[in-house]
Amino acid sequence: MKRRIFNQNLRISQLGKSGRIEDAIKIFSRMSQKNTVTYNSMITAYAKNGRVTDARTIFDKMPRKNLVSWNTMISGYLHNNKVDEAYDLFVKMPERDLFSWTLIITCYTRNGKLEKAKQLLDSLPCNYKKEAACWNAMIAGYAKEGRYDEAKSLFDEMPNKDLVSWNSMLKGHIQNGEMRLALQFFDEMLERDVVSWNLMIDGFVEQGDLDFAWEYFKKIPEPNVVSWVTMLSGFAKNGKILEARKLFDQMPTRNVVSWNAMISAYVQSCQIDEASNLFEEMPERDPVSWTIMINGHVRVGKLDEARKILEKMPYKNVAAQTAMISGYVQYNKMDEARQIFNEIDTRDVVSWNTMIAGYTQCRRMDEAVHLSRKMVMKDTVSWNIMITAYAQMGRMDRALEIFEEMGEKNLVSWNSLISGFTLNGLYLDALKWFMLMVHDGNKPDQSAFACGLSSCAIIAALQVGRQLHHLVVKSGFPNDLFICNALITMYCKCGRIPEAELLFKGIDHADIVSWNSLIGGYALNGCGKEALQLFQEMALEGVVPDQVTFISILSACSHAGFTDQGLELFKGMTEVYGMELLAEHYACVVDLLGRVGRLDEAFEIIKGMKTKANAGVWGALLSACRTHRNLELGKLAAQKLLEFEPDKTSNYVLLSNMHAEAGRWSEVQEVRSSMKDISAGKQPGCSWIEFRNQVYTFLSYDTSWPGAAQICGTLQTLTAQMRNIVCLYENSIQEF
DNA sequence: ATAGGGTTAG
Repeated sequence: MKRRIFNQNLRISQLGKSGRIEDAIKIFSRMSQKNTVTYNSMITAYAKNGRVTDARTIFDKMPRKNLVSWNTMISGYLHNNKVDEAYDLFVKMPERDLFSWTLIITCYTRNGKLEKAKQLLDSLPCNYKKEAACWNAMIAGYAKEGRYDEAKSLFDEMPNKDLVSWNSMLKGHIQNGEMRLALQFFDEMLERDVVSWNLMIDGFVEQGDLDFAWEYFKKIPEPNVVSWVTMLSGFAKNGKILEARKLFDQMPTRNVVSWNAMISAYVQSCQIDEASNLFEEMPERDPVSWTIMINGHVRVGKLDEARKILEKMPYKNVAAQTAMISGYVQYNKMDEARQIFNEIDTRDVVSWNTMIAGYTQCRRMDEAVHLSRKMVMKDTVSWNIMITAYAQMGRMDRALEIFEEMGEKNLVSWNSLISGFTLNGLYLDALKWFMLMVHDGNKPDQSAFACGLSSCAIIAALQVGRQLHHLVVKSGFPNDLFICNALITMYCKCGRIPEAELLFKGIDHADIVSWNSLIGGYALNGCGKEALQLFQEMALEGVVPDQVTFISILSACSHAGFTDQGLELFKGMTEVYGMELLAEHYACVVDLLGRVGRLDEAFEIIKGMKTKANAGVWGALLSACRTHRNLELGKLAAQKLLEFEPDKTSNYVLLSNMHAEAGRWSEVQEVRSSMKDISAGKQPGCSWIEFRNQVYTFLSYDTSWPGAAQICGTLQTLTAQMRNIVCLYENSIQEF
C-alpha cells in the first residue's frame, strides 16, 4: 500500500511538471489513501501550472501539514509572483528552516523589492547566517537590478562563499554587459564549474562576440547539454544555421531542450520544413516544442497549419494558446483570436496582454478597454498597452491618468505617453514629458528621441531641438542614423539649413531617408538650386531615389520656379525609374505649372492621371486658378475639391473670394449660402463658454453678438498674451 | 516533495 501511494505521488509530480495538470487532478482525486507528500505534490503541480488558488485550497484542506508543506506553498506563491501571500504564510508558519528563509528572500528579490529582502537577510537567525543560499539570492537580486556595488559588498562580506556565490557575481557582470569585468572576475575565480563557463558563453553571445563564445566553448573541460544548447542558440541568433545544425549533430547527448533549441533555430531562419522534420523525428515533445512549432507556422503566414498543430497538442498550455492568439492578431483576425482566448482555462498576464494589445492594434478600442477593465492582475506591460490605446482614441486625459496611477514605469511607459502627445498634436506636452522623463533619471532611447525631435520639428521649437541634440550626444547616440535623420529634419523645419548640412556630411552611410530629409529641407526653405544639386549628388553616389525623394524635389522646383527642370524630372520618374506615380506627385506638378500660369497644361496633366486624383491635386489647381484669375477652371477645380472635402469651410472661402475678386457678387452669395447649408446639415463645431451660470455658444464668422468688435479686440490681446506664454513655456522646458 | 547560479516558448 505504501509503495502504491509513493508511486502515485511521484506520478502527480511528473504530470504537474509536464503540464498535464488535468491528469494529475484525476489521480489525486481517485486516491483513496493520501499522505502528506501527496498533498504537497499536488500543491506543486497546481502552482507550476499557474493555478495557485487551487494550490492554496489543497493547502488549507490538508489534514496534517509539515514544514515542507508550508515551504511548498510559499514556493508556489514565489513562482506565481504573489509576494504578499507568500509573506503572510511565512509569518504564520510554526517553524522555519533555511528553505523558508531562502524562499521568502527570493520572493522579494524577484519582484525588485530589494530593501525588504535585505531586511530579511539581516534578520536571519544565527544558525543560518553562515549558509550561502540566502546571501546568494540577495546577490542575484542586486545583480539583476544592475546594483553591482551592493552585490559586490555583500559578496565580500558573506562568511562562506560557495560556487553559486561566485557564479551569481559573475552573472552580475554579464547582465550589466561588462564582459571585460566578467573576464577578469572569471580569471580570478578560485573554482569554476560548468555553469561558470556557460555563463561566459552566454555573455559573449549576448554581445555578438561569437568567436569568443566559440573559443570558450571549446575550452570547457566537461561541457554539458546546457553548454551545447547555449552555443547552438548563439549561432542561431546570429543567423548561422549551418553551424547550429553541426553542433546539434555532434552533441553527445540530446534532451528535449536540445531538440527544441534546434527547431527554434530553424524557425528563426524561417525554414519551417526543416523545423517540421525535426519535430516529427524527436523522441519526446514538451509544451515548448509545440509552442515553437505554432509560432513557426505563424511566422511564415500559415495560420491554418498553426491552428492544426494547436488542436493536435495533447495538453494545451497558455503559452501555446497565446502564440496562436498573437498569430491571429498579426493578421487582424481578432474573432479567431478571441475564440482561442476564451478556450484558455488559466489565463495569465501575457495572454491577457496579447489579446488587449491585439484589439488596440486593430483599432477595436471599445473591446480593448472592456477587456482591460476585466483584467485583475495588471503588470507594467498591461498599463503601457492601455496608455497607447487611450492615446489612439484621442483620450490623453485618460492616458495621463493611467500613467500617473500605475506603479512601476519603464521606458516603454514613458515613450507611449510621449508618442501619444505627439500623435494628438500636443507637441508642447510631448516635449514637457520628454524632459520630465530625463529628469526622472531615464535614458531616452531611439524612439523617444524620434518623438521628441519630430515634435520640435512640427512646432519649429529650435531651442528645445538643440537641447535634444545635446542630449543625443550625451546619451551616446551621435552616430545613430535614425536619430541623425530626425535631427536633420528638425533643423530643416526650423529653417537651419547649415546645421542640417553639417549633420548630413557627418553621416557615414547615409540612407535614402537621410537624402530625402535634406532634399525636403531645401525644398521647404526655397533652396531649389541646392535641392537639385543634392539630387544629382545622390545619383552619383548610386543611391536610387524613391517616391518621397520625388515629392521633395518636385516641390523644390516648384518653389524655386524651376518649371522645366521639374517637368523633366517628372517625366523621368516613369521613363527612367519606372516608378509608380502617386497623387502627391501630380499635385506637385500641377503646382509647378500652376504657379507660372500654365493652367491648361496643368489641367491636361490631371486629365491624363493614371491614379485617382485627390484633394491635394485639385487644391493645387484651385489656388493656381485664383492667383492667375481663371474663374472658369477654378470653379471646376473647386467643385472637384469639394467632392473630397465637403466639410472644409476654407475651400468655400477660397471659391467665394475668387468670385468676389471678379466682382461676381451673386455667385459669392451663392457659395456663402451653400456653405451655410453644409454647415447647417453638418452641425458645425461650435464653441461655448460658461459665464455666471449661463452657457453662451458661438460659431466662427459669427458677428451677430452685441459688442462683437470689442470681443474680437480682446481676443487679439489674449492671443498675443498666449504667444508670450508659449515662449515662456518653451524656455522653462529648457531649464530642465 | 521544498531554496540560491546556467539552456528551449508566448
